[in-house]
Amino acid sequence: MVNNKSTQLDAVFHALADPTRRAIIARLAQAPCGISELAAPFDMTLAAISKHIKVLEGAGLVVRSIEGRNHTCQLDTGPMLGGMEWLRHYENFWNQRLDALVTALNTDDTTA
Amino acid sequence: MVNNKSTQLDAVFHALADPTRRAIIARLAQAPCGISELAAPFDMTLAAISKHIKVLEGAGLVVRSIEGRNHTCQLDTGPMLGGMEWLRHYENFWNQRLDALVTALNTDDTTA
DNA sequence: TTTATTGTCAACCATTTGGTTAAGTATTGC
DNA sequence: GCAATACTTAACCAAATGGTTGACAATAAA
Repeated sequence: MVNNKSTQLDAVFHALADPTRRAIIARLAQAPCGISELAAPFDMTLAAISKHIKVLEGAGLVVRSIEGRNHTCQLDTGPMLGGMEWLRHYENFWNQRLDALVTALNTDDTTA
Repeated sequence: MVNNKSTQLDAVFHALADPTRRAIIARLAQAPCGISELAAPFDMTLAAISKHIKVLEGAGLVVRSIEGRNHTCQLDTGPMLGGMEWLRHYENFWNQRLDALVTALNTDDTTA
């Protein structure tokens, strides 16, 4: 059962280890969005974005709802809308605090 | 300059996306440690652990100090010993909060 | 000086990743 | 019915990952 948690963490961190996917998350943090609209900013095929979204789905970070031919992605589903703000907090946390951490460690590294 | 931050984030998340490396971090959070001692719990060659440690070093999460033939790894360097506790906080954060998030999203997924 | 210990490095291997193109599936609109 | 729209899927590809083995380097101990 530790294994279960572990593999989910693997999936989450792996999902976050790609700048395109982090950008998708950042985009979805503002509002739910269709696939094509999500893909628009990227110099990449729709198929590639489709794959990225599946990775995010696999990690549980993105949920898809299908209406007709339109797939809408959001960072969580209806019953958990409150969690979205929470995720944005983490996104800030990751981008700012972690960056500060890494910078500090690197600076320290040059000092040694 | 966003790119710089981005690639460092890539490195950090990628480093964390492997259970062996997370275990190494958890181990180092308790105390600095030599490579062999670090490798002991794992059913893996020393060379493999050596590679993992280099990944952690590349992400700035682990710093190595060499004394004779012994390489000692720690989660940060001397001038930043205070940061170690900080890192452990993040480790707890990641393992518990993120796991809760993922679990919640997955539960929600089955509900939809 | 010889031997054991600590660890790296290089070469190799199978698998995964991240991208492409091309074709296919639904749905929508004319 | 036919064409456009919104996506997925499959097949492929180069590069990265995560592991192995085996040879090497450097230090410590005998």
